[in-house]
Amino acid sequence: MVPSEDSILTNLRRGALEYCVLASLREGEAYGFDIARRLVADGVLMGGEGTLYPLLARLRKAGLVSTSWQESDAGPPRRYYAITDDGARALDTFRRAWTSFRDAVDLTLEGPR
Amino acid sequence: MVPSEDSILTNLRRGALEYCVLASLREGEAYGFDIARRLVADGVLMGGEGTLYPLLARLRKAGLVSTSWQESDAGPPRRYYAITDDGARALDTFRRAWTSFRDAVDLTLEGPR
DNA sequence: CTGGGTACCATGCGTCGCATGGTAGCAGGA
DNA sequence: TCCTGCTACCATGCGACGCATGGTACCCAG
Repeated sequence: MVPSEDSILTNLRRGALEYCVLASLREGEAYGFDIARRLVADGVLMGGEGTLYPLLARLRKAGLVSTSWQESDAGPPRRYYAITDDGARALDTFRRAWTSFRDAVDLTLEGPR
Repeated sequence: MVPSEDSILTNLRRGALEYCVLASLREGEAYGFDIARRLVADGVLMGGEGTLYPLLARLRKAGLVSTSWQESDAGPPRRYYAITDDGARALDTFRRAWTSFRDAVDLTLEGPR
């Protein structure tokens, strides 16, 4: 009856995960498998690869990231992702929405005492 | 191309809204229309009634709230919702998931500088 | 030449917020 | 009386997104 912490996290990720990936690209371009390793590692933001590639495809279609193929020393070629100007603007918009949402949830959880 | 702040909020609400309603019931039982007024008022946590009643039905089916009909002085009878012990436990679980998720997002957004 | 690691992608499912619209009781004014 | 409007509840269908699953292809070690 009472949901597990994992299923709760699954729902919370909705809509935020996308922008966390965008934010992680501010430091410079990266390729999918590497992003997956980083975000899966903390166990909170992402569950597995199956989530990442459709997400990156959406970002690309929306023009929020640009991509380029690069050869790899070991293994198949990699598709590198870089944030675009539109992506940076979207990230700013998200940051505003996130802070107000986060504060509203925190306030509701703490209660008016 | 760049999504609106509203559509971002719509996705963020996923999974959190449910527990915000639960949290608002800690102060005592309440009926649907009143909960809706409160949560719609701040414009961040909920969009409209259409969201609330299916949500309350889910909470009831999951046993996280109990309900009772009470007559009203003015207007139709009201269905009052009260949080159950299972509901309180679920709320605790959510609070743990939320804080770790919130911190992970905040960290990603701020970046490692 | 075969196993395992790297790297990418497609498909289908379930859930949940939301838009929309509908039912019903009561009050007050024309 | 009738009718407009508020209160209060509920059902239905859609769309988006995270995820599970599985598949392809490249390269190196043994």
